[in-house]
Amino acid sequence: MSGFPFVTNKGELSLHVGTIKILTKSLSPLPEKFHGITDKELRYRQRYLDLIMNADVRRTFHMRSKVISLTRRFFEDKGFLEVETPMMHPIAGGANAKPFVTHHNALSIDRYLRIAPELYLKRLIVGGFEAVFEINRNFRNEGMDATHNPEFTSIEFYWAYKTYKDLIEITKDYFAYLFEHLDLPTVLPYGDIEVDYSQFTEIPLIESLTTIGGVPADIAVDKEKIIAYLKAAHVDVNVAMNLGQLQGELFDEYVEEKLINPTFITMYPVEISPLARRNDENPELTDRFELFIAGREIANAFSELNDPLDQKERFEGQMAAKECGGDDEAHEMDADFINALSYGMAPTAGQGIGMDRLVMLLTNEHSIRDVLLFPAMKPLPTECQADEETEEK
RNA sequence: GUCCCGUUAGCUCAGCUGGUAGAGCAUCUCACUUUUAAUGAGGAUGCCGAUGGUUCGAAUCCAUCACGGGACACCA
Repeated sequence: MSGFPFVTNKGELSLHVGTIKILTKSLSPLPEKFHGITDKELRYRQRYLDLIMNADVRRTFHMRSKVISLTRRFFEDKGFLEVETPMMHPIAGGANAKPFVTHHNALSIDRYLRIAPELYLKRLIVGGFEAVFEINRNFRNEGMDATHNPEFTSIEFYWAYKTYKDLIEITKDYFAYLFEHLDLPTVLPYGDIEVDYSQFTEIPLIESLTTIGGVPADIAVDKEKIIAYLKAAHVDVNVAMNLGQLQGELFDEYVEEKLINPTFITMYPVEISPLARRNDENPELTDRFELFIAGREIANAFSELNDPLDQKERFEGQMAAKECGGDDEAHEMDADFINALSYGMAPTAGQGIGMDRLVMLLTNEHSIRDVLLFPAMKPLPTECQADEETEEK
């Protein structure tokens, strides 16, 4: 609109409007200004309204954008090359998870939405790119809750001629870099707790079972004793599990939630680390760590298994688990990946970080839906669908 | 998948032990022109989530379903 300013009889500076132009139709009224919208379902389904009404929601997504941008810059500055690998895979590999299935009509074959980019990124290491990363979506056909959305964003990066120990260092650097550029204090609240991001500690998994989890040392390394221990505590336990899997159970049950300040849990059993390199001194363990913050896993990293024969055996072990143990989320055999390794993959360390969960920590949000602009929601029934249903009945 | 809770006007909510729907804000009209959510007066607004049942009568009671939230389970 345009016009000229004037002062009213009561002294109020005003604009005398000469012309006015409507820019757009606005048919629906906005929610009330004072209370805004608080109904979570409405906020998620109509995020546009949520963004109009709630400044703190806008702040959260600005923060998310900055985190992604800084992450990209951090790795580029270290010489990493950003790449894009397929989202539709012929074999769902690189993680233990149920995939979404889709169909390619022209080729007449099923495809899986990727559950992880890992095996493709490692092929690129074979191809001679010595430091690569990808920030993108993964899809997992599993339950949804406060920390799981069917599609989520992760960064995975692979670094040739490095080990998991180098990854611990770069992870610390990465957090320091984020905190510096986001201008955050090193101690951040997360709900009722406080997390000190200047205190990164490191502890081997089996040691954590006793020192943090309070599991007696003799029990933590004995399959039968763990089963008895878990049963005594009324924890459901699958007796078909091997020692490594049972140790993983103990960790989930007694240790994970107690890891508040950033903690690298290292030396995972080989049975639960099908893609990680064995430790030189103890081949039952792997050169791997997971980073836990506020009782939650934030990152998973390891020196990569680059022995094609060992990798093939591990895949075969996974397939056996799939058929015998009922582990329907075990890895599938990826023959081309084995083939790639057979040409020689440099010793490499690789890591994945869940970006959504990281943003949750930095913004003190407790639901992954609050850091996703459009979280997955069941569609509301439409009139057409309602008709179809009544016809079926 | 299981359990608990929720679903009433555009938004935020009230509606006790069943008697047939309310407030504030928003919207509209008029007045005012003193703004920073909140001037005054007046008006309109609801398939009370859906379906079925109990009842003379259901927003209220019961059942089933849908969607959402939380917890657990599963899972990174």
